[in-house]
Amino acid sequence: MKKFFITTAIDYPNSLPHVGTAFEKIGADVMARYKRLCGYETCFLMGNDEHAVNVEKKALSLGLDTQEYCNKMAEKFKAVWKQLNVSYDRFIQTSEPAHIKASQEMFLRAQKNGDIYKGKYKGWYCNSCESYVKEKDLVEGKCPVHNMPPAAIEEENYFFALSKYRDRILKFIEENPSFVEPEIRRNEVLNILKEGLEDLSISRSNFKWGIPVPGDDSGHAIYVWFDALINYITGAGFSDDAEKFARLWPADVHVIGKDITRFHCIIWPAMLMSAGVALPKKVFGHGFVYNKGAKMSKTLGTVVDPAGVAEKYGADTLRFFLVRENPFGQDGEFSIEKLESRYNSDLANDLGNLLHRTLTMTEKYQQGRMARPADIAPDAELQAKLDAAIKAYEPLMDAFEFRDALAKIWELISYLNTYIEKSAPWTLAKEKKFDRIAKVMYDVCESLRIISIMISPVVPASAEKIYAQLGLDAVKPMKDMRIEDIKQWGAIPDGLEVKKGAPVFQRIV
RNA sequence: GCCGGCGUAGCUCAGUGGUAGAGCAGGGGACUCAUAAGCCCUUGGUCGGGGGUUCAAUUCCCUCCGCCGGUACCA
Repeated sequence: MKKFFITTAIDYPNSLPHVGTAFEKIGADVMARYKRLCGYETCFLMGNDEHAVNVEKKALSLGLDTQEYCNKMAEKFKAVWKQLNVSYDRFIQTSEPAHIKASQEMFLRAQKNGDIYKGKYKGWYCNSCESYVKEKDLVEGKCPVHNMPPAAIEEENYFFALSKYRDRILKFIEENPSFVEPEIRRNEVLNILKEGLEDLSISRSNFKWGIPVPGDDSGHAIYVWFDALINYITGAGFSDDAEKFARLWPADVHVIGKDITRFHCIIWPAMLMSAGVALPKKVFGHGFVYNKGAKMSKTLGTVVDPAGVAEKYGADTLRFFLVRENPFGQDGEFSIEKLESRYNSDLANDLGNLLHRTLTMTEKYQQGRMARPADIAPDAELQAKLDAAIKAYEPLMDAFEFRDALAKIWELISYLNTYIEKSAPWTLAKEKKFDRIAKVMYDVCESLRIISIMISPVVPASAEKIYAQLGLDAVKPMKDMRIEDIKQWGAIPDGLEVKKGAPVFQRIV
């Protein structure tokens, strides 16, 4: 069986996910669900990145044991993802034993390969922050939080010989145009590589909360991002399930935020090369979701809680809005006004009402049963719209162009409303042309069957409702639907009884 | 500073060397199966400013303005 291994970035559990984080998980989930639809054995990995100073600080501030705090947060994260219908297969915590083992193994492999050495790390240390302050964050040479000049500190750390891999990575990325997507991210990576690379410090001394550097008793811990990247192979079974690892690795795609492109496209490949592990096939850097033009941030008060939105509007509404409104590779905008507007126009008015009016007419004009027409082929114009949506679907979905795939589907939906209008079954009824009505109803219901399958990766719960109202549960469960089913016209059997229920998408007033 | 992207109708965006398109919003109309939804028609833009190449530029080149991203220890 073909496999598909997809990952998202792991998150710092010092606060709960916001809509921007949800954008990433939902985008990846749409891909995972789509690949399952295509018949792939799909593994969708996500998790939390726990070995961070901020996480430890947060735990301490709450008077909790760090591990205990992380475990609680992991449950909370999982609850949010479940609420958003994010269908992950494996949720990793970087504090778990398998990951500690994998990280140490990676460190040892790099060391064995001669890529790890001790060197001096120089940084600006703020005594009040009790941490290093990034040079670019300094304001007039002072710590922006405490307005104090930080101390220049030198620390002996382990370094990773990243510079050694520059040529190989550059060559790899030049030869594999689809390794980094979208294009803009690839260009940035190529630029960075052309400017040259320096080695990286990958440990910190005196960390209690972290993975100990193997074979070092001086209190060094592996620096957070080095162990964070390794989560991808841990999740695939690197340290605890060789068979699984052989099956899943290399990852088909790492879905990440555009801000961490460098880690995934340069450092991570170098680590893997050093350890003799295959490189992932693709890294996709998605855009950010803004709130009224501003980045979502706690301090600005612009954070939107995805669980709250899902609670009020339903997970599918949030999922649909994010995917329909924003190209996955580019930045987008979130607002409740836009969400409501998109919901009403696309879901309630166009799709929901189309289903509802069709089922009502089926009940009214043909006793709620479908009649399979003798001439099964749809009218030429409908056929053309169907072909356009179906042909565009797979290439667009495969390329993370979910927005455009949906746009094509909505062109079809829009046409179906026009088709009903042109056919005017209510007039046909007065003229007693019931064969023609049956044909129109069949065409529309068949189209809706196909549409329900095509939109199921984006709005899984609603797609099932549509499928069920069409009465198709009686034929085959929706979970058994595969991509082939969208190409097969005429699957609705003669005499199938529709199961009209409450409107699937009730208008927001 | 350097590299890259963007600036097109109220909003979100598409687009081409031959004097601009879609969706939403706004306005009007006919209908009634439907969630006052759907359908049809329609208002609306000197395509950021300036210059150049060309018979012709929104589309190519230069320049200016504005916004954004990258420019290593930020997941």
